[in-house]
Amino acid sequence: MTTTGEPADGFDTTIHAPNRLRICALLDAVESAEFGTVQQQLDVSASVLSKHISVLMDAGYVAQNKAVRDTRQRVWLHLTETGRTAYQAHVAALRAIVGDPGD
Amino acid sequence: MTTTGEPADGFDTTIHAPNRLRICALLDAVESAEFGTVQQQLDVSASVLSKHISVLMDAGYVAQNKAVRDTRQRVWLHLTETGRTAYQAHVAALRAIVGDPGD
DNA sequence: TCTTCTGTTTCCATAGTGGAAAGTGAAGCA
DNA sequence: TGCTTCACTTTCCACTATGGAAACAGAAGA
Repeated sequence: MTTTGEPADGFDTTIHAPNRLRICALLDAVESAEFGTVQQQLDVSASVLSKHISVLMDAGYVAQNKAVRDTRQRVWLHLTETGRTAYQAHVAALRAIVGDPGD
Repeated sequence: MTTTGEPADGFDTTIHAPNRLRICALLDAVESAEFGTVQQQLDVSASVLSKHISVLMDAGYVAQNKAVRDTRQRVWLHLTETGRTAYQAHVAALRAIVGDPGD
């Protein structure tokens, strides 16, 4: 039995938190994004973003890799396969709750 | 200036909390619902539901009225106009974040 | 009056969230 | 080689949120 602490319907509280939902949505739309870019889009402090990323990484939803741009190392973020699946399941759960358009 | 504490895009943390989102979604779909019915659908304790309803009432999103059914008084819940508007705006904000179907 | 039903409120423990500031590691520069 | 800057990361702290359990309250019956 895999205990995730989440109901079986795909609703995922780890993803549901407002900022993390935005992070996942953002990352779902691209292959990867720079930490700084994500920070700008969310308009949050680096510490807050870093902590949310930690949570998502602990859940196995996000992974990082570092690459140099403009002489400086930067963190690139991307959803893992698990993360993408969980995110899409969560969105499906949200749609199930609020009703799809056309309902 | 009306300070709601929410960003202007319709995203509403009062509504976003998982159980409250479910409550609002449920109430948005009907004219009104009995406390007990909502409790069953959400599968939460009466105290937890009562507290969430309090929060929604404090926000002006939900109102109650009492009516007798089967000899007992029961609480009926419904979204206020403000509540319905806020809920629909929140759903729109969610769609803006996760992307509408067909994007 | 005593009990039951239907919520409501209180008490409590725990987790989530963010801001600020300190810390870390890699570069760049004198 | 030291010093500084940049790009995060971690820690510290305060506050809010959430839920379970139990006490409480009002209406209706026995």
